[in-house]
Amino acid sequence: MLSHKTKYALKALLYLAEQDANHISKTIDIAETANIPKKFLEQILLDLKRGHLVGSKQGKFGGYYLLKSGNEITLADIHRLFDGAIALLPCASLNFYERCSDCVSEAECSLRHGLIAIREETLKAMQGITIASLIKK
Amino acid sequence: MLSHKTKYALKALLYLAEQDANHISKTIDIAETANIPKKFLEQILLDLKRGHLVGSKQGKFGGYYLLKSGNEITLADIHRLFDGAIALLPCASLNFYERCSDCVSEAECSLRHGLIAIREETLKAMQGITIASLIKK
DNA sequence: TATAATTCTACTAATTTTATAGAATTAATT
DNA sequence: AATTAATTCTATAAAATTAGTAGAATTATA
Repeated sequence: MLSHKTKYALKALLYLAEQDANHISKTIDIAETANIPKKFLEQILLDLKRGHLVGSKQGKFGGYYLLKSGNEITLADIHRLFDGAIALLPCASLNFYERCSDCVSEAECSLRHGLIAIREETLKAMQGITIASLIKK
Repeated sequence: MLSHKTKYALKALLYLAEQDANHISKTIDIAETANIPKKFLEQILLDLKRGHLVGSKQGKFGGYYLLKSGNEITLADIHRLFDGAIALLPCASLNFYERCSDCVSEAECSLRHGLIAIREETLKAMQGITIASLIKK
């Protein structure tokens, strides 16, 4: 499941992608049209900024805008930025690898092998979904 | 990500599937070989029982055994039993459908359509992984 | 200088997850 | 009948994560 944070991030990115080029969107406008608590959205937009997906302009008439084009931003990127690993267990993850504390022998763990296969499938699927692909539907 | 509960459930099922037919396994034996907190495992086995995946025998020399064969138990089944929906949002779920509280128009939600596609992919993958398929690796 | 936006840090509240405790029940053996 | 050893049940507690809020500081425009 996606956290609310990830869902809100996706909705915010979709909002930004739907604006005219060079348009700068205010947090309050995104919050109101996408139905996201404003203060919560502020944090999310900051995270997106730290992730180099959006840029911002401060001060009066400031706001946020996309740094990348919609087809360069995949569901996998956003998931990793907010919810972390795509894999079902850390031991099967590419970017968030961690050994299980209860693991007896990772090499022989039959569960892990299956979960690596799953991760490969879902990663491929999630990389196929972009902000742009979601809009043109 | 799978919760510990789901991971433990899978490990317990793998343990049971590796036993001889008609063998009855004690909780303590599963807990020790699979490195699962015993009291936690008790609850998990009860849940598996309520899900009709395992049977139990009470009293001395009692314990647990599989009710279904290993290739009838899929990763999708266990995920749904313990972690719920396969889909990334409730509004894209088959078995755990729920409308998003922040949803403006579900029919026009571009996010939802993409997540339904993802769910179809991951569900297919997760149904391909069975307890039996994990063992014969 | 006034205004209106982002930025930053800290905190709080709610929820979910991960267990743990202990008594009750059941059944086989002695 | 008593003992032993297992599951079953209900309740609770501790820890971690998620979701959301508050308010002051900063920045830039007019």
